Amino acid sequence: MKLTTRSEYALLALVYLARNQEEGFISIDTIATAQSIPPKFLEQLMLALKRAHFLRSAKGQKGGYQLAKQPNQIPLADVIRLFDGALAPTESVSENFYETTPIEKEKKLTKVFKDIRDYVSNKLEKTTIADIQ
Amino acid sequence: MKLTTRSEYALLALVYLARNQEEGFISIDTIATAQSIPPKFLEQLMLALKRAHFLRSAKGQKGGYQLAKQPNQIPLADVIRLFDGALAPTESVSENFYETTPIEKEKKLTKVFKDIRDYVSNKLEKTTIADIQ
DNA sequence: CATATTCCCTATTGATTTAGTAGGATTTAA
DNA sequence: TTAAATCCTACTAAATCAATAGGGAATATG
Repeated sequence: MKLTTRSEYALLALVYLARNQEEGFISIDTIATAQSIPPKFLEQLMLALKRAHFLRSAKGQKGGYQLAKQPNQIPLADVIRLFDGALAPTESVSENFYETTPIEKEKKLTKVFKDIRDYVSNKLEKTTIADIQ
Repeated sequence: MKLTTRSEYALLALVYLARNQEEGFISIDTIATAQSIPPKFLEQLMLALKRAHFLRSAKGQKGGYQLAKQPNQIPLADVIRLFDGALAPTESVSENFYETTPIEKEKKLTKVFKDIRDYVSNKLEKTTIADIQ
């Protein structure tokens, strides 16, 4: 797994919304300014987060976004998978994004990378937005 | 860290050389055929491995490559860093390839990724070519 | 009702990275 | 002398990444 800026920005936006849950809907521009994210770039990420049911939105004046789940119901793993794909270091050892890769037939080698996959996956599944809030 | 095919091929080549240490120098074409690697692509990788002192070479007929270190002196970490850079999931938590990234100011978040970096780094430092031979 | 504000959605772009290919130069064993 | 091998750099096609652009649709407010 390699974090892209997409994932990083998405996590920053979610943390911001979690910290300001009582504020109702919050606009992209507000989040973008607070977290130093290019607004039109953030817009794409928010849309993806909404389609994945992490967020709710409202249009028009007083509109914006808010969390659709409690922060402790949003594991980092889900957010990162949405933007960056596999948590595993190579796709031949990924459960969710399996593809064949050159090392596949080397069993001792794949074992090493599966161990890494398991640690990363477990860590990011059990850490939620609430934990980093 | 995301493994590229470069790293994967390099590891396959090193494992092959480790398994055939008594053979003397082995040519790129032999390795490429045995491990299903495009030969001219492998050539670049071998050159990089040689420059990084993992391999020795001999030119001309009967030439080729051999390990310049014992397999147990070649940690996977070194090979992967050579081709793919940081082992950490994002460079703001990397010790060897530090760069600033968006999440940097969120301490709880960076802690999570440092834990991952530590696990991956430790795992790949202590696993050597001898272990996967 | 008009308008400003906000989300919705897709296309485009420029830079970088990735995965190779090409080909000539050099060395050496037979 | 020649065939086999490494050495070295340039090139390329495709994909990915990080944004930017701009028009459409909904809605609160005056």
